[in-house]
Order: sequence, then structure tokens, then C-alpha cells
Amino acid sequence: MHDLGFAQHDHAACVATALSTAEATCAAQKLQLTPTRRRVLEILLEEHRAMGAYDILAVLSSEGIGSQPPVVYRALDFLVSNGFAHKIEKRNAYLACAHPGEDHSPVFLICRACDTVAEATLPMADLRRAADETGFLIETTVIEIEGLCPDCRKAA
Amino acid sequence: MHDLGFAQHDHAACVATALSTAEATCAAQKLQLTPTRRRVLEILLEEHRAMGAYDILAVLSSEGIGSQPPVVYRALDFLVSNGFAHKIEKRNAYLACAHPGEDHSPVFLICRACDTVAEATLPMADLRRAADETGFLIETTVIEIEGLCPDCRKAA
DNA sequence: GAAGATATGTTATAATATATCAACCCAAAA
DNA sequence: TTTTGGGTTGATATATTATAACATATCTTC
Repeated sequence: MHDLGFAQHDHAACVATALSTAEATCAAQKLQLTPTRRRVLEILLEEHRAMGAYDILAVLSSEGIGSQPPVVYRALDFLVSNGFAHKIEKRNAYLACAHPGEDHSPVFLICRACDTVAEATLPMADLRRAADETGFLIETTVIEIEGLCPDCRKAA
Repeated sequence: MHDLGFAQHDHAACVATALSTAEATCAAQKLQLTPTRRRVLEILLEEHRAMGAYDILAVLSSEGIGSQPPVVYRALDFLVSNGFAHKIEKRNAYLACAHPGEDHSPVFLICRACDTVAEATLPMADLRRAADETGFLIETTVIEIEGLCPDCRKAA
């Protein structure tokens, strides 16, 4: 496992880079990164945390973009289906993908104290081989690990 | 990974054994396996599939045990907290534990076609060691893998 | 410019889960 | 014996998360 994500980083650059990558990927794959979809991704990137759909909707609403649930759920569906965001099932929350463009198997480290979610990756190879032996065809994986992040561990 | 659970088994015996194990465990740990809690576990064992809380509640209700959501959510909280059942986050559904009493890290293989959920286990050691290196303290894990089970794979 | 695919606007409602507070039960302490 | 405290239950209300359904709009391409 690598890139655990609890380190500091240049956030403005990280947002800009991720948006550019998303634009390029959409252009290449003929996906429509419409204003609402783009703005939802931007919100997730700016906040840099797992957000509930209604939290995102509140932001959209305050900006006059839309105020009904389908607006945000449709955008999230697009972002999740196309690998720009992930759903954190244990929190019913959404997070911008930290590895856009890479075909990866996400592992989420969720701090129960501060709710920070770091995205790591695991090599799929071992798991896939093991499942293949039993005849199960892996399509998607969600690996969520809850506990205490380094900071909260120190604080406690 | 082992014990993938897509094989046939003696279901009546499996239910009886699991209930006995739960009773013994509760007695040993001074946990109260009250009638409602016991019946919810029994329902999950009998159905042998991931059930929604309201599906379970419908059964309880038909038996006059209780008809309000807190009845089933309290029982499920008890069963999940004490390792007798698991929540399948991707489905908002609950499943009797296939390995009661063993301290294990569950891995759920969910078939998107027939919704069967098999519970396997992974050795925690590797993951824990990797996380420890970064300072993250693992408390609980949810590993969910969605795809096609052997039967649905053949059918497709 | 008509047809088909994709996206949006809007209303309504479904599905999942929890807060709150009173009542009850039982075991153990005073 | 009474009291007290923890755990459990009953019951009402409400919060939170998510989707159905259908009309409208937009864009492409035939």
C-alpha cells in the first residue's frame, strides 16, 4: 500500500490538476463534463473531504445551480461511474478520486475521530487471482478501513 | 482467501448450529440474547441472504413481535456489534455472520445478478502491518467485492 | 428537419435510519 | 427491604439518503 494521503500538499495545485485531468479524460472519452458535473467535482476537490450529497446540494443551491436532489445525484452518478469520485459506503458520502485515470482498486482509510478519509490503493492482482480460482468474477471493489488517523491517534 | 460459500450445505443444521453458538457466546460474555434479538438472528440465518432492515421488520411485524423501525435496528445493532451479523454497506442490508466467534476480517462477495452474498475472510496481518507503518490504527474493515458469482457467470 | 440519444428541470415519494422520552425489568448496593 | 443504576423495550415523531416519473431541452447525425 502506498500514497496514504495523510501528508500535507499544495491544495490549490491539486484542485487545478485534478480538474484539468478530468477535462482531458472527458474530452478523450467523449464524456460531457457539463457545468454542474464540473462544479460538483470542483466542490469535492476544494473541500477535500467526504461530503454527503445534501451537503453538496446546499452549495449548488447557494450558487443557484440547482436545489433538487436529482441534480446532485445525477452529477455524482456521472463522477462515480467514470472514476472521478468515489462513494464511501460506510458514510453515505462522496469523495473526489485521488487517482483519476489510473485503473485502481481503492482502499479508504476513515478516521472515526476527525472523519478524514484517505484514499490508498492495493494491487488487485492477489485478490483477483484468489477470487478467480473460485469462479467469482470481480467487477468492483470497496475496501473500507475504519480507525484512527495518525493525528487523532497522537491526540488521544 | 478460503470458504467462499457458494457451495451447497445442510441449511437446517447450519441454522441450529449458529443459534447454539450465539447462545453459548452470549452466555459466556454476559450478553442478553433476548427473544427479539434471537428471532432476528434466526430470520437472517433461515433466509441465508442479505436482508434489508425493513424486510426483517415485516417478518417481525407479521409475528406480532414489533412493528416500528427501532425494534429491528436495535436488534441489528446488537447482532452487528457483537459479531453475530454484518452490514453489507453497498446494499444497506444485513447478513448473518458465517464465522461467529472467530475474530475475522470479513470480505463479502456480492453477485450483482442474483444478489447472493458470500462471506470469505482475508488474513488481516498484511493490511494491518501496512497501515501500521503509516500510523493509521485499524479498528474495523469492510471489504466488499461486487461481480458475478460462479452460477450467474455460467448463466450469462 | 426529423429521429434518437443525452442531459436537465421539477414534483413527488420511496427507502433507510435515528432522536427522544417514558416505562419496565432485574440485579446488586445501601 | 428499598433503592438505585444499567440495560432493554414501547411508542411517536422525524431525520437522512436516494429514486421514480415525466416533461422539456439540447445536440448530433442521418
